[in-house]
Amino acid sequence: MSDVRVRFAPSPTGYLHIGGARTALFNWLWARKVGGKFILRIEDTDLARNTAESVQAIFDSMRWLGLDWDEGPLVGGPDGPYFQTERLAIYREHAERLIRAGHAYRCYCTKEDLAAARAAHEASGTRQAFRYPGTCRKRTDQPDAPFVVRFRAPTSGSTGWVDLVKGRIDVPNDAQQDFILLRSDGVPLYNFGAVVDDVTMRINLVARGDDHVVNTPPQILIYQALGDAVPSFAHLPMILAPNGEKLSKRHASVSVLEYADAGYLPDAVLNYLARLGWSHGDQEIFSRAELIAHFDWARCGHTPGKYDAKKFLYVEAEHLRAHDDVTLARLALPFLAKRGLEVAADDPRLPAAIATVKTRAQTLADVADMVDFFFRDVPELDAKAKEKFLVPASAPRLGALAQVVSGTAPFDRTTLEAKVGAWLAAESLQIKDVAQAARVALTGRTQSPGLYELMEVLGEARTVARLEQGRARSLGDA
RNA sequence: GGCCCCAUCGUCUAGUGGUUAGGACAUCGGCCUCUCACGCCGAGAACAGCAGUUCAAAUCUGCUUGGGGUCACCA
Repeated sequence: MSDVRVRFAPSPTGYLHIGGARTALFNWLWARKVGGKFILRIEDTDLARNTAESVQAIFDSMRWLGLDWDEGPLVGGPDGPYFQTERLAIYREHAERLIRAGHAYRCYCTKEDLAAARAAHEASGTRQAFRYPGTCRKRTDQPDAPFVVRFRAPTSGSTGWVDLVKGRIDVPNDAQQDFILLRSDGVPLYNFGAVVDDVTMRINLVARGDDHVVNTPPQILIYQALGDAVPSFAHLPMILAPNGEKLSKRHASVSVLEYADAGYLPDAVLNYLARLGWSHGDQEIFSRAELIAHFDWARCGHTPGKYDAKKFLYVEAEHLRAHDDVTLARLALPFLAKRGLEVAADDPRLPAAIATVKTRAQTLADVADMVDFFFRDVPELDAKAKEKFLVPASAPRLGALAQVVSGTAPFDRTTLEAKVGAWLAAESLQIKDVAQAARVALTGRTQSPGLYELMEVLGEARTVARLEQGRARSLGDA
């Protein structure tokens, strides 16, 4: 056990994407490694973009990935509520405290005032960024008008911290402005809401994406004004699209749930995400337990990583093959069902069929596609395959093969291979001469597992029937 | 543009002053082979540039260049 408290605080404005998932993962790994607590908090203060479906997508994604949270929505905890919109009174109270202490003030400037100031600033042709001019900074009256609460930011000195992954970072305070803490409707802006929540939820390590390093100085200023301990920070490099742009839907599947639908294994997703920006020597494939055992902030890279679909698929395939056939059968069931194949959960042919395609499939969706023909009464016949291999010349050989194979006992791959081998020798034929026609007859396709394992899993009755049917089709029947 | 961060094969990375700069994915050959995969063997492929420190620099320093982030009553 340790007193480490980390959190993942997504905004429900879309689906949980892989960048967010990686942030969640690293926090979770650290909590699990050191025996700390992993807290989930929903930052839903953007009333306009926030949706209930997104909240659900976050829960579903986290659960699918197996990133369980110790405190947060659904599970509760001592520092709730865990939705920011349910914590408005807490923010207001903290804002009042800052005003009383002189660290913040009410600002009555309207959006129009600000827009005009901004326009004037830009018209002046300066290269400096626009900053709030401080109109209400020294104001003493309290008009009966809407106001926002602004932070009284220092104008000299600098604010810095030792980032757990990036090292020492210092930012001059004159880069700050009197940023807004509370909007006129009482809803906090990101920096204030996050800090108040992190303080009240006793978060002592904040790990998030690199895009938040600019938020860190103002947040530290708030911690100090509040008189609370500043937590440790860890900023993780971003995940970029292959072309170096910010990763978006245009470049790849970015939603975690899309990977679930595509038949990826959650552990594979975690493995790929972890290795993008973190390393442990030369090791590429990690189980969940290994990730937890080896994860360390110091081993995180400093360079933004580009998303690589091929490597992702490779990692996925490695994880798929690491599972035993029975487990894979259970996992593949929903994908079989999606293809209209009703296979009983305990059908012994399923693990056997899966064993034959394990080295050929990468995802569970592949598995379902590849074992499809085992479970259909009549395999779907590929038109090109039929045209090329189920030709009249194949008919006698398919017929003969059906007879040769018929009655083989035990009906297993080694016995079948021996028996067929003897027949081929007697006929002065080579397996090449019959293999493709037989494959098409048995599976409907030109690519499949080996013939004998196919026959074994199919069983004698189906094997013979399909070979006979192939013979008939070769002659142009049916 | 201001501020901040970053820089090793195409990509993810190992490397913390002395290495033939290693691994993985991808790519290209070859082997295996009833197809497709798997597997195995092999090849090409990188320290952004320029100064400096040092006996010695991918490793330390500076500059340049390039890339990224961010500049809201979004998060």
